[in-house]
Amino acid sequence: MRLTRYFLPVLKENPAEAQIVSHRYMLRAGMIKQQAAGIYSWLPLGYRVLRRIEQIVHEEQQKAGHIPLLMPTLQPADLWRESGRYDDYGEEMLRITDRHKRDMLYGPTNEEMITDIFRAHVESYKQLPLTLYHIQWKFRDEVRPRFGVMRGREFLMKDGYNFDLTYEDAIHAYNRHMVSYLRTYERMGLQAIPMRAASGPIGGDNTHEFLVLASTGESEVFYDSAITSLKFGDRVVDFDDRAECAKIVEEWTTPYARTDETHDVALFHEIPAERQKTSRGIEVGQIFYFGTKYSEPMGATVVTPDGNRVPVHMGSHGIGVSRLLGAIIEASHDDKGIIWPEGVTPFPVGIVNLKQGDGAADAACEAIEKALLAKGLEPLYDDRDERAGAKFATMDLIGLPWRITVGPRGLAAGKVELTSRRTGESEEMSPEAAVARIAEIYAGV
RNA sequence: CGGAGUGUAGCGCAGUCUGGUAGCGCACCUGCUUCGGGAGCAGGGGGUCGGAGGUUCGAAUCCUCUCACUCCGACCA
Repeated sequence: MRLTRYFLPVLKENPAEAQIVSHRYMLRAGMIKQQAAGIYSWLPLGYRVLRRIEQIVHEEQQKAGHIPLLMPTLQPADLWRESGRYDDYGEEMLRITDRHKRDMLYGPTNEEMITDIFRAHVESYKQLPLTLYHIQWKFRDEVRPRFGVMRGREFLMKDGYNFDLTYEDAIHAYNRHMVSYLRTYERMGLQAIPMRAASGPIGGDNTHEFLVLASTGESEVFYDSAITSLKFGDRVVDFDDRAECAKIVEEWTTPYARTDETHDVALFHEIPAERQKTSRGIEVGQIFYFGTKYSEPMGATVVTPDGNRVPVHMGSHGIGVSRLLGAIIEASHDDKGIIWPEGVTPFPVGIVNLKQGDGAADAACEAIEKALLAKGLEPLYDDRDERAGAKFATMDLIGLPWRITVGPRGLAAGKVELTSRRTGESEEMSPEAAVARIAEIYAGV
């Protein structure tokens, strides 16, 4: 992508309303524009990252055997009257009346609707287990939206729902979700720690929240520092293998890690003192097992092998997709701007032409762009007629993890410069070598 | 929902107390110079001052009402 043909409205100064670093950088990097309290337009750069994150979530869900579908944002109130939540949910639910005076709502979550789909089409235990999910916009009319996309009213969320015959099956679904979430966050360059949590209005007994440690987090968390050295890595998982999933879950849930809601001081102090850590955390996901809470009142039942009809065991599992952008930036930035992990970066690499209009520099940049595109990597080529400093500042702000700098001086010696955004370290090499290096880096992402 | 603030050009702000033709920096446009870490000079364009009503010869400025947004706290993916 040529920057002169792109739409990247970067700001030099900090917008007054943005208090935390992720919000500031998202506004300054031209990723989002606020339209109302807690409601944002996603500008091209932000949209690219959002789609990347969504993509990773989709891939990891489907690896775990979960099936995508798409439910609407608007839902009929009657479904929610069945579960009893229409009255329970309170002011956070945005209620709408259509022209026929029917009560509607903008979905804050989808347990009722997915249960309705299930009960309409599933009759037998033979159709189980089943896990359906979607990535869709939600609306929760927060009293006080803040921190940009971290606490918006409208937000993009992956929510998945498992339907199982027995408690044991449902617990395997729970474990499967935990494993898939661990992989998902790690691919995004995040360390999200599963912590025992309280269940809240969704209900249920078994629940973990995934928290990213960051000083701007809204939750206070307590953990054993041993958990932060756990890595999922590139291990291959058979998601149908119950013992394997359970073992991984055990690995991640044995070290103490809890939010303030479930914190147990006595247990916490059993950890060696030097490993007792307190921090703030950003909640980026949550998994629940809630049994028959919805299936029973809403009649989501299946016929068992012995001919009885029983309500299915369910759980729900959410990842805050739009919030993740904020969380990633909170966890990965410096005083110059964002530092995207390779997994979610909007562009894999930036090309900076130090002397736009110089025949050799222009030709070299174009050749590098073409070579990268041929490898399926789309660079952002800063072809503006700007000074070097301005181009560097823009690249640093928008946080592309790699930068290829091309100038007449280096070209005279057949060299360009490859710079890591994270370390700031540069290395001179031929254009071909730089392209090869970028391809190598992204081969494993 | 309790408390505190803010709305003036795309962004950051001054001007409001003490009413008198709406300003500054950045950004934008034109020209010249400059060119490896947000350049310099010269010229230029852009705002019915959140909205409505009122007071006044005259309102960004005073009064009333209203809308929006932000921050702190309590609540939440």
